[in-house]
Amino acid sequence: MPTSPALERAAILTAKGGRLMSGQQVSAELLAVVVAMQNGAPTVLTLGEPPRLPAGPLLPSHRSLQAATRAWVEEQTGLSLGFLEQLYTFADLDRDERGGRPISVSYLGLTTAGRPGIGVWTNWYQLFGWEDRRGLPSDHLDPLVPALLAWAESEPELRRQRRQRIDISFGLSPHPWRPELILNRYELLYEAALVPESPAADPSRLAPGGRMAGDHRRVLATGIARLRAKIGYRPVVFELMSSDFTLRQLQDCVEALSGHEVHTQNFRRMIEQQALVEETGGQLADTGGRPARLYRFRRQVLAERKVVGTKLPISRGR
Amino acid sequence: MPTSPALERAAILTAKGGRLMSGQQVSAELLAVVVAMQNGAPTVLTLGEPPRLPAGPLLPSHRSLQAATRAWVEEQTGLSLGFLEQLYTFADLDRDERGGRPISVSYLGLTTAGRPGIGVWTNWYQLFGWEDRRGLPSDHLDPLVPALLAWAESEPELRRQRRQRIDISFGLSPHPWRPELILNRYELLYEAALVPESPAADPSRLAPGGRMAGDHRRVLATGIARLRAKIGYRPVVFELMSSDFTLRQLQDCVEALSGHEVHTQNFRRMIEQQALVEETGGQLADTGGRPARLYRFRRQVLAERKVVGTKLPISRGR
DNA sequence: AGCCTTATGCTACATCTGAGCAAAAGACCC
DNA sequence: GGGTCTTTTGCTCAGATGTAGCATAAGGCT
Repeated sequence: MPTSPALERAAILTAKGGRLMSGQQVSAELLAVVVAMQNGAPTVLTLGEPPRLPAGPLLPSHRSLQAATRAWVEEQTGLSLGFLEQLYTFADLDRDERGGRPISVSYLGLTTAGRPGIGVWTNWYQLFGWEDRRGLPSDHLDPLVPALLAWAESEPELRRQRRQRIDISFGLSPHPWRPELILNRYELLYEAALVPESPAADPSRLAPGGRMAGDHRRVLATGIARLRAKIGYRPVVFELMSSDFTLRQLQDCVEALSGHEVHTQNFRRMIEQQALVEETGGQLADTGGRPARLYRFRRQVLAERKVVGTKLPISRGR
Repeated sequence: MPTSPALERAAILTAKGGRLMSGQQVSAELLAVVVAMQNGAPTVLTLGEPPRLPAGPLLPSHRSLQAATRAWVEEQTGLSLGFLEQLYTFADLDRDERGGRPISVSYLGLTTAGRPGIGVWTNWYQLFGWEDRRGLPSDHLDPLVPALLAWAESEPELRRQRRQRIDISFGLSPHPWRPELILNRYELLYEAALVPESPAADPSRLAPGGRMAGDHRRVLATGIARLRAKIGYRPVVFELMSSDFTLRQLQDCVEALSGHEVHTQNFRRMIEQQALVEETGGQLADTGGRPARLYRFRRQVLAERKVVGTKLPISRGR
């Protein structure tokens, strides 16, 4: 094992030559966060128990990382992914129990598909119980916050900094709750030993939500964070909707993903002025109230908005 | 080479078991986009000719990808990186001439350092000549646009779509020029064979800017795009400024990075109301006009704004 | 002193955003 | 059939934000 500085330097200098890479040979793996709506709930495709994200090796036949992910997700599960985007690459030394160092390139994929060939759709909020704030008052204080604050106070040196992170991430005092900070929240809970996968976890009081294999819950949090941020400025929600839908269904989807309610009238105004949808002419009657018009995503905007973006009002809660 | 579907499936099923990854063993490499300001120009650290980005192998002694990048950039060049963030992971089959498949994890690093131990600071705009719009009228049409439009027209099927991408990326007609779309612009130029590294490049008329080794120009474009987007909502400019500066110097830096001018008064208002800086009490007299007050970055905001963000008005040109 | 330059302060105006009121249109109940 | 419920849909309004221009301050220079 070349761990001495001298050897490390030698390897670097070799690298500088641009010819030979004398680095470690590692196995490259693809990790997929595949998201779909099932019965109005946002779900992620998982395998086994404890749940893990579907993963597969990079093979010589794969043209690219993206192609690799798409190919085997589709083959393995029979799902077709409408949207696929690289998330982050993980290769920390301690993330594998078996001593190897798999380098995992994670992807976020969206689909409208139903039953997968293998695996199950797992509700996000079974894994991140504190992330669903729908129906809660906007000044709702998460029960985890006291435990977090206690953790912050336990280290006088870091007190202010930790306090700051908690305030912002969990939307305390003047800060709003921001759905896309899910990864920050997870990391705080991890550091505060409030999730079971923390080294020093206290089983008596933990955040609501089941653990996953390895660091997969972190990877999933990364994916959810990206998706929550992205629905605000790219028309990706539609990758999760069936072809015809009412504006209420669309809104429900956005609310389910972001975990909080939005202002109905403003939501519709935004959708309309962005010209994201067009009427199909149909109506849906069983809404429990006035029948709703049916809409369809204007596929044409994909070409434009892939680059420039759109705005959905997912910011504040009611 | 296991290219048959059966073998591929076998490998996947093995992966599904969660035990053994029978994937390809690859070498993992780190690619660094190290940015600094030199004499008011935005520059990137490059080695050799044609220029390439500094790269180094992932070694067993490195705790994480980020640590690896930081460690060897600092050792190799003597530069200390104030900011370091993962960009993207590249592993396309055709990106290496030598047949191997290096998997390259790219990072964006910012520094205020001066002369590097090895390598040189290369001005961005020598590599992306069309990206500097300072001093040009806001309705300026890039001379590349006709060639791009011709390319768009050459394929009747794809005409509309290409036209759309060009319009948005290059800020034609109603669209504004958006600095952070540099990667989109580069990709269009690549597809239109207007950069020398394109397979079918026509040497007679090319976009202004030297080529780099391999796909490094694409990686650099990714880094610049990230940085240009990021200065708008995170206080990262200060990682490129020396400790004391005038507001004009700060504005010059932002303008150099984004490649276009901003409205001075609004810029200052934004800086002030965000409380990003504090006066040092000093003044700088050789401004050519009224002396300017000196400011210093309020380091405290880093703790807050790392999470929540700030706003700099880099949007429109004058 | 008068003119140059840059720095700095302030104001007008269009736009966006968040939030509420109210009418429309069906279901349901009596 | 009328009243009441629900959800859908249209509209208004105030505050925040973004864009752009005018005006003054404060130095150097001739």
